[in-house]
Amino acid sequence: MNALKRDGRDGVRAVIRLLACADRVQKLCQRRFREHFDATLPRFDVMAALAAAGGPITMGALSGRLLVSNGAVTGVVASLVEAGLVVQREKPGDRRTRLVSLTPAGRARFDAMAEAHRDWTAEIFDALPEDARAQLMSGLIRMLAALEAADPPAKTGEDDVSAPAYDA
Amino acid sequence: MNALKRDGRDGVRAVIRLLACADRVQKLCQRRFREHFDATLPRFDVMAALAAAGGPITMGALSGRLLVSNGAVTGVVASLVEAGLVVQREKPGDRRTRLVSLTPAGRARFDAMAEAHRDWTAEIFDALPEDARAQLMSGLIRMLAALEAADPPAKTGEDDVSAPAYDA
DNA sequence: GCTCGTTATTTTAGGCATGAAAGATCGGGG
DNA sequence: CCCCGATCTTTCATGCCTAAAATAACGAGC
Repeated sequence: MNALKRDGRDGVRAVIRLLACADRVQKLCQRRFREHFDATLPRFDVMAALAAAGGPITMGALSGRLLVSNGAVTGVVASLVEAGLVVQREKPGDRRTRLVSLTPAGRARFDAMAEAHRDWTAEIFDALPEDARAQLMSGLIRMLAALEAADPPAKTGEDDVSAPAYDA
Repeated sequence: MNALKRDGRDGVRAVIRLLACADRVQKLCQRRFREHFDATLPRFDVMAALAAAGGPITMGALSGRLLVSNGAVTGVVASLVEAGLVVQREKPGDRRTRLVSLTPAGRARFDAMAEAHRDWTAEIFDALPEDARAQLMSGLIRMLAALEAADPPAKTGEDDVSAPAYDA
């Protein structure tokens, strides 16, 4: 209706910047995790979800919290088990499900990685002036809300986390 | 120094929201590209880079513009060639390099996809109030600048694009 | 005109993503 | 009691990503 916004270029530009930003941050963390901990981002995400869960959870709950497919989790958990950072045990009374949790070593490793992660993100975020931080947070929150409205996520059977696991 | 921000949690939270936002947008576009065009996002990105280039460019320039590795482009281009959307020909005088460009069919396909992409992003972006749009753009631009400062990208030999390809 | 260092590309090995299909187990209705 | 649909997990096929090794071709210098 408004002659000044007859095409969607602003939207495209915003999305491109958003994706570029996210890509940069992700690559930065990925590289540093590899350098400092010989670990990958997906593995960190799994450990974060387990740490946030507080106790053993099923594979399904894990993939639900991470918003990735069920099959994707199998391999990552397997590698963490092999590294001794995670254990899988059967749930008594239901042999379909396997309960996953961090080992003490996994917990310690996660704590170290999370601290480093905080430092890295703070390094970027603190470089922004105060008003930019507020703008960004506010804008992102509103955009997430718009996304929820435009494209409601799959039904979340029991516990709608919607906060991607690692927030502590 | 300030007692109120002694830890980096705000940074972590901002990054989590940023990644969540980007992930949602990306998954939305990915799904719709598959549904409407039977295409993937990487293939669209390649076509966008070729369209933006205006003429034939080398594989190296292509991977540079897309900010992905050289090897990643090989397979995507191969599939586009097989689909008749892209052609590769040798550069006369230098048989190391292969010049890549859109076919007329590829150009037409890209135009259709780009229009749909504009619509989809506008659908999200226009749902935001005016001030949120401005906040977001401003915040993202400043964050990109902070990222450049904290983690300068690899040396860009000749043409520093830094605007991820598709902006037209 | 052959050799050597540089440059452009593809190939390879390894990781993670999805979606669909297969395997295993549970629980309830004949 | 047994079978059958529902549920949880893994497996498989496919795709894209990276980093590093292999391949191919250029161009300068002797």
